[in-house]
Parts: sequence; C-alpha cells; structure tokens
Amino acid sequence: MTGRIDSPKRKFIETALRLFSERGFYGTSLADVSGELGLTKQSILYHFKTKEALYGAVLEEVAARFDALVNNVIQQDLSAEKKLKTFLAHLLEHTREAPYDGRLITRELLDNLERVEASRKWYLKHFLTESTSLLQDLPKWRYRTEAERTAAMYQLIGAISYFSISEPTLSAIWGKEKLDETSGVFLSTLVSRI
Amino acid sequence: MTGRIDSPKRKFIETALRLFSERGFYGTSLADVSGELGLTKQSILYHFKTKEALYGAVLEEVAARFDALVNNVIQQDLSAEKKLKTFLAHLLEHTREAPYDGRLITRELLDNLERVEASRKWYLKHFLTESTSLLQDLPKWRYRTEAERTAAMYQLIGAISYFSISEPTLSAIWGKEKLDETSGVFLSTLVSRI
DNA sequence: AGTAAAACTTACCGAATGGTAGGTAAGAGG
DNA sequence: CCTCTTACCTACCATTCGGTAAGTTTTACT
Repeated sequence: MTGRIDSPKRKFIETALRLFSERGFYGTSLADVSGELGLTKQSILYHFKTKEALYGAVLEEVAARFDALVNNVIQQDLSAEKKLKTFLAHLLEHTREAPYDGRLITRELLDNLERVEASRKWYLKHFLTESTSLLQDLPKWRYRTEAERTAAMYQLIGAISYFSISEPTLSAIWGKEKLDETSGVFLSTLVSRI
Repeated sequence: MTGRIDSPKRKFIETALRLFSERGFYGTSLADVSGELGLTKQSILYHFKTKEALYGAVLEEVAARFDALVNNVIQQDLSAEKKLKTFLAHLLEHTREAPYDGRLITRELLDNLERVEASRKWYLKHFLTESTSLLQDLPKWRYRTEAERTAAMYQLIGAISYFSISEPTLSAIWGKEKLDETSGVFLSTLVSRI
C-alpha cells in the first residue's frame, strides 16, 4: 500500500475523484486529470495501467472511507439508538464535507449496470450490510422482519445520499437561503421519523 | 409539438432515453442511438441540431411525465393523507415501470453541476414544488415549518429514487430473492414512518 | 560524486467522436 | 406529371480519446 501522504499516486487519485464525481467516467479524460496537476496524461499511465485502473483505485478509496465511517460508529460504546443517530449524523456530515464521495458512489450505482466486468467488486457490500445491522438492535425494529429493517435502512441512506447530490440543483431551484434552511432541519426531520 | 405517436423524432427520443439513462450523456454516442434503430447517426442530426438538443428533448419528456404524475394526484378528490400515499405509491410504481426515467433524472442532478449553460432549464422545479405541497395539508405537518416539510418530502422522494437506481447493484449484492423481499415491503415501510 | 530507480516527457497511433456538406429516394398535393 | 418536403444516405473533417514506445529528468541512496 502506498501509505505515504504525498505519494504521487494519491494526488492523481484525489484529482481523479473530484473530476470523476463531477463529470463521470466518460466525461473525464486522462488529460483532464493530469492537466489539473500541470502534467501530461502519460504521467497517469505510468502509475495506473489503464483509465479503468485509475477509476478502480478511486472507487476503492471512497468505499474504504464509507466502511471506516460505519465501523467507527459500531465500535463505539453507545446504545443502539445512539449508534444509529450518530451514524446518520456522521453520514450526513461526510456527504457535506466530502461531496465527491457520495457523488462518485451514486454514479457507480448508475454505471455499473453497463460497465460491468467479471472482475468488478462490490465495494459497497460491507457498508450496506453493517449499516443495516444498526437497526437490528433497536427495540422498535427488533421484531420487524429483516426485509423491513433493510428497507428502512436503505431509505435513510438513500434520503441522505439523494439530498446531497441534489444540493447544487436545489440551490439553483430554491435559492441558497431556502436550501440552507432545509439543510438545517434535514437531520432532525429524518431522525424524528425513525 | 410532435404529437403523432410514430413521429420519427419520438423513436429517437425513446431510444436515446434508454441509452442516456444507462450509460450517461458522455457514454452514449449518436452512433449508438441510431445504430439501435438500424440507421446512421446523420438521421439523428437531421431531427436534432446537436447531441445536446437530443438530450434536452429527452429530458423534457421525462420531466413532463413526472409533472403529470404529481398533477394527476393533486387533482384527485382525496384526503390529504390519501393523496400523499397515492403519490408515493405512484412514484414508486413509475420508477419500476419506467426505470429509465428515474435514472436519467438522477444523472441530470449529477451532471448539471458541470454541463450548465445559461439556457438550461430547471425541469424538476414544478415537480418538486407540487410534491412538497402535498405535505402542507396533512394535520401532522401543517404546523411544522416550511423547511421541515420540504426536508421530509425530499427525503421521501430521495428514498424512492435512490432505491430504484440501486436495484441492479442491490440485486448483485443481496441476490434477487432478498431484493424482492425488500422491494415488497418498501412502500409500507416508507409510509409507516410519515 | 555516482548510480539506479522513480517520475516524468515527447512523439506517435488507430479508433471514435460530434458535426458539416451535399447528395438521394419516397411520398404527398396540386 | 411536376414539385416540394420529409427522411434518410455517403463522404468527409478536425478533434479528442486511451494507449504504446522510447527517451529524459529528478530523486534517493550509497
């Protein structure tokens, strides 16, 4: 693993994440990515064999961040309810601080329908499984069916994710002020309905 | 308006909708679209001045379907609560019957961040505004703030939309059986938390 | 200082892209 | 029968794409 913070690979991954998340895989060229760093596209191909390999590295890093997010909450010594609320708060906070992450994952959900390969991994599997387990220990949900808990958890994740990718559009439609008001009450409104 | 069902424009729009929603704007070439119809790409450029114009026509049609969906519910003579539930049921049903529509809108939410032009219209404005108004007449929500109602409504729409674009991925992660179970209880789980 | 690996560069390529220009075949209406 | 419009076509073009090959510069280490 390239652990070094300033490893050249990492600066490519960071830039690629931003561009892939904003313009998508096909909308981003290798020249775009390297250009942002003042380099030629061949500098990328030195570190990553293909464009797909670069994309895979980006996806892996983003998935690792989401995994870390849910792992972190699970390991804390909190009540089940507190864990869930903390998880949702952290997830929402993360989509705000690192909007590229959520956008990339959403694009991946849309794209892997077509750009499938035998080797494609399901980076989100761990995140989804662990997230859903957070509902299992809630008294309110313990005696519901597994399917109901799964549906409920995916609704929470979906609500947060969809809102975060919509923010630029909503800002244009509603104006910044109304968006900020809505953002301000988003978490409490979401949690109040659990 | 090209009202005729078999208008040549319409067959291009239908095919383009499918491909744009599956592969995205940059992932779909004019040759791809025309190829599916056994034609050359110039046949498209005869009907639509540019690729952007074709995309715009597709987007307009999809947005019109969402508008019709919410308009249809609002005009019915139902209680506020029944209206909301009917709306959510119809929205979920629509994302299942016409999965291309939801995927295209989600891509547009992601893309218009970058592919903005002065002329770009906010196709979703009417849909969002009218949808949110559905919560206004619910006793439970009447005395909450406008921002809270807006947040709640967008959470419902987001939950449905995100789930629908995730179905292929979830089917691969969970398997078809678990996905079907979850789908089966999705609406009731969602509604029970309003 | 010397050297070898790492991190780039220039030069090039075939394929695909959106789009232009200039046709042609078919049908409708007078 | 003639003409105009619709709906396509072939031919072509400049640009961009991901990727290969072969050098050159920078860095790290002895």
